[in-house]
Amino acid sequence: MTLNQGFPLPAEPDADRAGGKRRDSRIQVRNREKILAAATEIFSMYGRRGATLDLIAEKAAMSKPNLLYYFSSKEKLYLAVLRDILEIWLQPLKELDERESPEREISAYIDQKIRFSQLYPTASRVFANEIVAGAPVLKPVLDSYLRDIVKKKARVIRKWVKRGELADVDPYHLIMMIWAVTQHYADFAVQIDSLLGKSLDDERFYNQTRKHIKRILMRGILK
Amino acid sequence: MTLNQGFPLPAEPDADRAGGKRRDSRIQVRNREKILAAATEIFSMYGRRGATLDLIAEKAAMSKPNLLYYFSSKEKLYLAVLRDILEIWLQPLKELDERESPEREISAYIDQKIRFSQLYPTASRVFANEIVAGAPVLKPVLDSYLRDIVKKKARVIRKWVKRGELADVDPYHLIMMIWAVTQHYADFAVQIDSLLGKSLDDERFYNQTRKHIKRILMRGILK
DNA sequence: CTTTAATTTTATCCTTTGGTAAAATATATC
DNA sequence: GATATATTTTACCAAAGGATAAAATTAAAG
Repeated sequence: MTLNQGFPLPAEPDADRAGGKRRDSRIQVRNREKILAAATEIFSMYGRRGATLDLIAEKAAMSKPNLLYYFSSKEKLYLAVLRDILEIWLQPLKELDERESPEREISAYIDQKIRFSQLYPTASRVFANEIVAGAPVLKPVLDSYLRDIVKKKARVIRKWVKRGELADVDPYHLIMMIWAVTQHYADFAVQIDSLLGKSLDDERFYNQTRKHIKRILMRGILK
Repeated sequence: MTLNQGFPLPAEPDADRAGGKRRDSRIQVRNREKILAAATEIFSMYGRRGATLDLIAEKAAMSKPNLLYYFSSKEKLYLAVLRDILEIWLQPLKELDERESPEREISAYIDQKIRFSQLYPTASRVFANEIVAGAPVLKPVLDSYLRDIVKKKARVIRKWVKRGELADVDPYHLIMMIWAVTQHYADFAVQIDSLLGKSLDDERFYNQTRKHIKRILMRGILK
C-alpha cells in the first residue's frame, strides 16, 4: 500500500520517520499502517481541520503521543495519507494508450475508476474533501503533476477524435465526466445508501452500476 | 433567499431568533443574511467541524458574541445554512413532469442543475462536504424527504422508458449521473481551475460545459 | 426627550486540541 | 543477561474555540 515512489508531494527528507537507526522494523511498519488506516477514516469523516489526533489515535488504538512518535504532526500525517491516495487515484489514467481503440481503453478506464471507488471509498472521500475544501494542500500538485498528465491524455483522446473513432467530444470534459460519475459512488455513498439501500460492496449493485455508467457514456461518445 | 417554508429539518420553535418582540427588523434581517453568507463560505472550506465561529464572525465583520446573538450555537448556524441550501438544491428535481417529453424535461433539468453550480458553488460545496462526511446532520432528511421525492421522479423516468421515449436506463442511476456531473463543476472547481484555468463564472466556459454534458448524456439516453 | 427594548462590546470561562518532556518499559544485539 | 536503542506511557502546557454574563451603546416608540 506504499505507492509513493517518485511522488511529487514535498518529500520531507525523513522528517516523520522515527529518528534512530533501526528503521522499518516490523513494529514500525505495522504501526504506521495502522495509523494511516485510522487517519484515512477520520479525515474522510471530518476533513483535514475537523479531524483530531485524539480521534485518530483512538481509532488506531494507541495513545496520542505514541501516534506523534510515528508522525510528528497532524499536517505530516495528512500529507502522508494524501500521498498514498493520489498515486493510486491517478494510476489508471496514466495507462490510457492511444494505440488501442478508444472503446477498449475508455471502457477499461471506467472499470478501473469504479473499482477504485469500490475498494477505497474512504480514501476517495479524503481526496474529495481536500478538493472541495479548495485543495489547500494539493493545489501545487494539481497545478503541476496532475495538469501535465491530464494534458498528455487529452492529446490521446483528441487523436481518437481526429481518427474518427470517437464522436467530437472535448477531452477535458470527458475525463472530468468520468471522474465525476465514478467517484460519485464513493464520495456520496451515504446518499446512495439512503436512496437505494445499496453500496458498491454489494457485488450485484457494483456490476449493475458499472454497466450502467458504461452503457450511457459509451453510447454518448462513440461514433 | 429564505426558501425554507415547510422544510423538513428540525425547525426549532424559534430557538435562534433574537428573543424580544421587534423581530425581523431591518438590522436583524441584514445581519442574519450577512452571517449566513459568511458561514456558507467558511463551512464550504473547512467543513462543519473544521469551521470556527471566529472565522465566520471575522468574515461577517462582527464579533463572535454578536454572531452568537443571532445564532445561538455553531450547530444551529450550520443547520440554518443547510436548510437554505437543500431547498434550492432540490427544487429543480421536483419540476420533472411526465406529461412533457423526456428530451425536454431532462434537458431542462440538466440546465437547472448546472446553473445552480454556477450561481451557488459554495453552497454546493457545503452540501458536498456534508454528504462526503457521511451526512451526520442530513441523514434523516436523506432517508425520508429526499428518498420520497427521488422515488416519485424515478417513476416518471420509468414511465418514459415504458413509453419508448427513452432508452432502457435505470432511473436512479440516471438521476445520480446527472447530479454527479453537474455538481462536479461546483464541488471540484479548484481542480478544474488547475487543469483548465476556467470556471463556470466564465460565460463561454459555462455554455460549453452545459452543452457538452447535455450532448453526451442525451445521446446516451435517448432512443 | 425620555423610556424601553434591541444590539454590540468587553471580559471571562471551560473544554478541546496539537504538541512536548521526561520517565518507564520493551526489544534487540553483543 | 547487560547494554543500548526503540517504543510507550504519564504528566503537562499553551493556544484555540465554543459559549456565557453583564455592561455599554444604539435604535425605536410614545
